[in-house]
Amino acid sequence: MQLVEQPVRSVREQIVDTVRAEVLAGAWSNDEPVREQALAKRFGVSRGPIRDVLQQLSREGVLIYRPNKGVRVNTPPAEAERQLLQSMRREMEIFCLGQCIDQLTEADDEQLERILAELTRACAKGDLSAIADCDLTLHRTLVRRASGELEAIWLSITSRLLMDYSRIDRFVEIVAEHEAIVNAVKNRNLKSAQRAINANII
Amino acid sequence: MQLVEQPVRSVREQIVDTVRAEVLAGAWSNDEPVREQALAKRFGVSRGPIRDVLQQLSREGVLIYRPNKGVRVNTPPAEAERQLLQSMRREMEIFCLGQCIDQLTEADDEQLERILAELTRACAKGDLSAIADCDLTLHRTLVRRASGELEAIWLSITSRLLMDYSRIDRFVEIVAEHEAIVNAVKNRNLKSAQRAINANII
DNA sequence: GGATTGTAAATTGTTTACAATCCACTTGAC
DNA sequence: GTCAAGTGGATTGTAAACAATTTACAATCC
Repeated sequence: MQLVEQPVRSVREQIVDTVRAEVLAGAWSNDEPVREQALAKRFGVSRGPIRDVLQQLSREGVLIYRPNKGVRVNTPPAEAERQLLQSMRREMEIFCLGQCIDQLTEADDEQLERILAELTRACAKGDLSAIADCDLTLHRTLVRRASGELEAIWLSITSRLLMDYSRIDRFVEIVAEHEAIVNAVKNRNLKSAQRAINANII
Repeated sequence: MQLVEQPVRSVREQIVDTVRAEVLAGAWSNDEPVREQALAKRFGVSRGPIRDVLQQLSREGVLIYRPNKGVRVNTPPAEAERQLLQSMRREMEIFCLGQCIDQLTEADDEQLERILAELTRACAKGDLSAIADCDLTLHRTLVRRASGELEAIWLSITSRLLMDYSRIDRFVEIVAEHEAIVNAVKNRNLKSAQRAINANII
């Protein structure tokens, strides 16, 4: 299933999204390093593209890189830092909503609905990796509609905030919160949508 | 034997900083694409490391990447976006000052002095590339002292803001503003330093 | 026994070669 | 003359070989 419509989604980007979702879902230990060769074999490519992927995820804060020693799963930020990042994430998403809400098409609405449906399914199954991916993708879609430039910055902030995603067990609330966002967006109700976003970013 | 832990700047990082400073100073046209082979030859390495550099600078927003077409120099952000980025940059630097100012050592002070001296020299000569590099490095040093995690985010924000650095011609003010910052930091005067930062980020 | 040095395997970093794609130009039909 | 398809060169994307570095472990010394 392809939640984010994109003209040509390169192999590398697909691998990036897959790995990110798995790491955020807590599927990877941070005790042992990530091996390039193993990933290359798993995704059926050579080490070149894998190195690109690891570099990107390192700059996003999902992984952490040390010269000649490869990468490991990063640790969640300290409390003070987390609060700053959260404040910045709010600021960005509120801004992006205001920028994009009047330019959204029905196709966008349908896409948001699809992501929401997939999120609901993932929550019902307790599939942490899929939940992480859907949650991120839903917000990301709105941010991207406002500005492709801001998307990269937003991603590097939000990835760090979700580092301890694995502990999440409020499946019902997650679905409800995102339903509120999607509904407000579909109604083109900016104030309501911004309130819903604010309630979701905690 | 390495008494003082000194971050080993890899070849790639040096190339990244060099290229970024040149682009921010307006030394590269955005009409013609950046060729990997040419850069590889110039820096005496193969295309592999160069591709890493270009990927990183693309994620920072200095360059812009299009599949199978290489990279070009990015354009400055639109006004609304610029204001958001500026607000976020302020928020981050104010925060980082508060985090790091009481942990700074005399060695840090000396380093700030060195950067300031180099900035003064660059302004006297009108060397835009060096000015861009020094300006960025001075702020970056303080941010890094607070948090290596935040450094990457801060860089991707600030690089975009400085994309039209080449228009800057207020050399005297630049030096004065950064002198104020360094002096306040040396005196460990947080309020004064934050004021100086605020005055510098315009 | 504990620390240190030497060595081999594993892993990352870089280069080189090759495949896929793009772009400007030519060619030719209408 | 204009436009379309074809073609060759240039450029990016990927793979595989090679070099440099790290790591684990055995051998040696005190």
